[in-house]
Amino acid sequence: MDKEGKRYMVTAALPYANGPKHIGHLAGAYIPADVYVRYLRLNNRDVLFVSGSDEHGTAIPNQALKENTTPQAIIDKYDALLRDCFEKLGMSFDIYHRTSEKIHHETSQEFFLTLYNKGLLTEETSEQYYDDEAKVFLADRYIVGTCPKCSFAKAYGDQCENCGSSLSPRELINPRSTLSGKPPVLKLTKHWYLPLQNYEDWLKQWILESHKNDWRPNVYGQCKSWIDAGLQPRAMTRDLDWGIKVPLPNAEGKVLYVWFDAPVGYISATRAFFKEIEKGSFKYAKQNRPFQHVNNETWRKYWQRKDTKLVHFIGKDNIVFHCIIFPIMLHATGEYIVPDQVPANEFMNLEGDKMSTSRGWSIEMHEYLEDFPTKPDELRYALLTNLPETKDSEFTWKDFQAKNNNELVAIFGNFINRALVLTQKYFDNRVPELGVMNEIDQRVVTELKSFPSRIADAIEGYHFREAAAHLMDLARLGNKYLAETEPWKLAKTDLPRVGTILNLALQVSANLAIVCEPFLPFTSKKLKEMLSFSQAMDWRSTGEINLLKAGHGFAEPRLLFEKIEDLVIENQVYKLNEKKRKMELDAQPVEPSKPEISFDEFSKMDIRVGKILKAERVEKSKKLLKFQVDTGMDTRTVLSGIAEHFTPEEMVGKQVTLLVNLAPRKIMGFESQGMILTAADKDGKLRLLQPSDVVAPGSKIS
RNA sequence: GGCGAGGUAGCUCAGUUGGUUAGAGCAUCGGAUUCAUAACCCGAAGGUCGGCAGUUCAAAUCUGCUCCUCGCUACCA
Repeated sequence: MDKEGKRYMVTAALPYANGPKHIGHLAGAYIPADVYVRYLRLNNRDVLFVSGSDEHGTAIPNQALKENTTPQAIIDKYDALLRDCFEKLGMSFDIYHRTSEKIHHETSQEFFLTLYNKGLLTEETSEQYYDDEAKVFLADRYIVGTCPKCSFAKAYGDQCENCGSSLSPRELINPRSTLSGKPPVLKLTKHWYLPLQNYEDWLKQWILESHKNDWRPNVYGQCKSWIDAGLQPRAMTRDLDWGIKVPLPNAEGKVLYVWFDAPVGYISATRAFFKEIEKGSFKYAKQNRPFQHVNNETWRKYWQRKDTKLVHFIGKDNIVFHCIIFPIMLHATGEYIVPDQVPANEFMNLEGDKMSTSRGWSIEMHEYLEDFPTKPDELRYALLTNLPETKDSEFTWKDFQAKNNNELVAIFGNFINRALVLTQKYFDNRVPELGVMNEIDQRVVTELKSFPSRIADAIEGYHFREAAAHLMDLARLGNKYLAETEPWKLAKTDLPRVGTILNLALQVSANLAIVCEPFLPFTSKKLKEMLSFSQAMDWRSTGEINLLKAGHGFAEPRLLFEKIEDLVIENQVYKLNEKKRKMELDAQPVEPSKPEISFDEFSKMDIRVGKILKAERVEKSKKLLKFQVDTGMDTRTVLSGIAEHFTPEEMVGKQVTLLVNLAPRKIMGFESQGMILTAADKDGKLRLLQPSDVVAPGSKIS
């Protein structure tokens, strides 16, 4: 059950440093985490907020190859980019660390050894491909060969990019190492496994029973699905030269699995934080609040004391690691606490389609910041009010504009501006005296009082969207109050009454300045400056009407937000579409041709035109269609994985190109006697190859 | 196909343990107002809560079946 923690350990997913991260990542983990933490700090709770760049794993060397540079250069580049974006967006990490740091290597190795020394890891030896020349074991991605399914010559060991099949390296025909170009040899290799299945009972108790009611349905459901399916041993090491060395003898060339070391990164970051605090030298840490009596054991309080509440903010793609694997690792040591909450968000779509950096359909954090350098809060707000908390949500530029113009500008900014301009006009920028309050005033005071706890309840229940909505309602309350009392009308006749009204309006403004801090930290700062807030106000001072003393003077009013014009939005939509178009053209260069073959080899293939007589879906298959094809010679059954591109109805009667002498193969219970040829376009869509005019079935192609 | 999550107003989304006329914001329409970035404020209209059946005095909420979307997974000759 959710507990009121004595201290809070809050983590936001470590972003993988192989590229930029988009606003979907922000919405998924970072923004809610930051709101939560800022709120806790305002309440003077003992909270630590960590994240950092995840810099290991095969994808880093891969990206290095792609960019024609070194893995180190890749992580330096993207760490710097991510770090900078988070800073500019106001992510108030106590520390944003890096998993390439020494202390992380040590922590991960210690963690591994703890499990190892307790005999909790099993060793298993299996055959893996090895490059004799480069003297390394090859990750799946580093092996290319001919796809056993579509005969594509440059299929990778994990996947064929031509037909999309997921493969294992052993299935490849004529496998070659991408490092040396030589065929790899099979070699025995040993790895250490964490037997997840041993913890099933514990998981059932911990998640399925004790978190049945307080974890989100999506999180709980995913976990249940994994647990019910039965857990298996999972290798915690890899043969790779990029990563954290396995701290055992005879483990050369072996590193910790990136999903082993990444979550441990939260712990390393915590250690690094207190180390820097202790030394007083800050490389990654920021001192957001004072810490006393720090020593090299302090971090343990945040990870090993039962009265610490551990909360992981992540996207739904990370659920299994944060709810199953990492907790098992923590639990198995017998030393660590496990998460109390994992408020995973779903995905945020963009303008009707799934966000994807690789497909170019995304708004990367740095792209937004380049175009809107003065508007971090505007993005925070637009994302906050549309977080995918219970289901996938959607970001559109039009909605972003509406949230900005109709809410931040028209309600929040406008109310502040009204209160300040009126005060400027009638009271020379000084807070007027609060006189006798009437019924309307009393009602506003009562309402105002209710807001902080409403917002707090929403935040503590991880309903950040609702919390943001309450915030805006507080500004609405202010607008409504001014509309009801109409101080501009009373100015000529009853200035003291105007003073009372504006005093209250200013108190509401001051409350907004504090209460909006978790959501809109830059706005909060600006507003506090405008109101000349001297002392630091915390959450407990909110809900009151004594935040500003009568006579307190403040600066010239400025506008908090500005409208965003249609043209700006149209440009963004245009830019987005252009980026996608460009990516599609760039991303998929035409495949280089396969090795030369002789005429004889070619003539072995018997390719003919056939006519589809019957077409139907294959039961229980999403991709397969089953055809009866007239080949001129006979009528035969052919199966083809094209159901996502063609309907059976439209296929009937069509002429198709058919490889007729391909060895028959049984698929989903039917024997397929041939292969229908298609052309895969850049967008992945398949097209049929057809003669330009109708020809007799069985016509040979040569 | 298996598993998981969703399908609630034109749009984006809330709806706690089943309980009076199903909510919010935006968009639309009408009114009021001019202190304010033509903003604010008030009001109206708008939904047979994906469909069917069942449990119940009572179902958006529970059960079964079914359709659709998304994610993981299998199938891709």
